[in-house]
Amino acid sequence: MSVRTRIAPSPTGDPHVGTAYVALVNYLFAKKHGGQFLLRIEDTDRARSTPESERAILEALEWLGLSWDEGPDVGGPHGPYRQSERLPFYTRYAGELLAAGHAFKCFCTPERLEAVRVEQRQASRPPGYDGHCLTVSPAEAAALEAAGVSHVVRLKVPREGSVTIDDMLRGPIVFEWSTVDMQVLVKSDGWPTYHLANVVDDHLMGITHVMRGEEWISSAPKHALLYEYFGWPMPKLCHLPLLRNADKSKLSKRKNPTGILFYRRMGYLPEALLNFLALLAVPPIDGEEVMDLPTMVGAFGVEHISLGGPVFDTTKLDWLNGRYLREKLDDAAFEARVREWALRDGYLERILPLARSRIERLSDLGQLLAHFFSGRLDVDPEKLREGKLDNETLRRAFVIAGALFDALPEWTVPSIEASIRRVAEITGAKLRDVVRPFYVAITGSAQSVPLFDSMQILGRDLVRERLRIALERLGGATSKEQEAWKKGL
RNA sequence: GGCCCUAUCGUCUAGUGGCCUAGGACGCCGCCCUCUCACGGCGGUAACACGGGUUCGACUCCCGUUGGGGCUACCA
Repeated sequence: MSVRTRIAPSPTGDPHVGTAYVALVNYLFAKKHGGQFLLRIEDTDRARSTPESERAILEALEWLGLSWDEGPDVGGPHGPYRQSERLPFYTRYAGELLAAGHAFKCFCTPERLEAVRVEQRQASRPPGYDGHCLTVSPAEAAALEAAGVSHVVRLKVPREGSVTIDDMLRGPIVFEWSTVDMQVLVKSDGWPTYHLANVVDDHLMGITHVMRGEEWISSAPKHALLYEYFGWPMPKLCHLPLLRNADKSKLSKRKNPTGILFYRRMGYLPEALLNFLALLAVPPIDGEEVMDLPTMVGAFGVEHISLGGPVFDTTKLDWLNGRYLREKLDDAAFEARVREWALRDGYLERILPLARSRIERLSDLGQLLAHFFSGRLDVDPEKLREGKLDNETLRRAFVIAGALFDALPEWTVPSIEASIRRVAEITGAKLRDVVRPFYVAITGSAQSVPLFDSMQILGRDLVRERLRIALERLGGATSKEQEAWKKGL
């Protein structure tokens, strides 16, 4: 049977470099063994999934050059490849589980579940569902449903004994069943959770090797149980170490730019970023760290992946990117790349209208638009303080704005404007006074092209990064301050 | 708190019992090249978390401690 791997991102935000890393490993493994690599969109969270995010994910992976053999855009023999289009499968298999007595309907309220959790925690017992609805008879269940009481479907988990998970990198991992929760498989809205959808789809799509982030280790027993209940062969499992912040915590956008597209906006070449990620899984041949995709496929081996979570430190990426720029491109190719970077998707057409009324000579454009062609800005803290806000209010404003921006479902000019107006409200300052330091932080100057449009065009990631730098220049904010300032947002 | 994963220079790593007085790369420092700056060349700085075992011999195997991380949702 041929090797089949997949990357299964959830379209709930900006495509993450961690996704790129996991995708790369899955890609390399599949290609190394002459198999297929698929892309599946896991959008069973109907509230948070967005089409924009899905589009961005495809664009980001395409940009990196990781092409998939089957996926929502290219189709394939095991489609559809978008979970929101596969509901009948999940309903059917959940029904099978229910009929066989491997799952049960649960009518508990969130309040009751929360109370159980609190109690378990206090008693130092493993948290999890207490089995309350296990004893509900079919007749009772039918009555409750008829009365319109909403329910979920939970997985029945043995209360005794243990299970051994075999990880390709870590060997056997033993779990006591008593520590495994009776997970929800079908939510009250009728949609499956990750656990059910993932197992059903991996089986139906013929996935042979599941390579995913380390964060999934603790749910592996539930998945193993599902495969057993269904009588399906279990794919090989391989849990990859998580990319980390400098402080070793799981890579997060609060501490680091994490968006793949941010790195494109910053002017990294896709092959350099890919190469940088590959260094975590492919040993350099004869000490040469610059590798193209085919070379990576040849040299790749899961046994080369170090289990210690690597810090995503882009210093080396800078060096690698420099080498690609000066060694791998001739003058014509370099020029083409610059053009592509600077002018893609009608970039000029979007920014020129902002500048037109503000210039007298075309040569004024250079200064006025420089920040659209820059990455991080070296802002002068004195310029940030020139307005009417004191240092504390400034820092508060940046922190609050950052939190509001992160919470926006859509990155549009009106939503950005609303956020900034909100900051003015909260800090009790005039909008014009609040806006000024943002001009400095984002565009580098208090006299510039319109702020909200600039932010929208630059993208959320780069805006977050420039705000982060500005905040740092003002002395930063302790986590306590941040917590206090964000309270009640 | 509970369960699980993990531990070599600041960072990414090589190392699978003797080849290790631990190798490479990035960063940093110094020197050279040079109209500046880069690039490039040369050199330097710097690590096996700790404690027990196993063994003739442990960076490598086992146990413990400590540190780090993940999970602990009707999110994935």
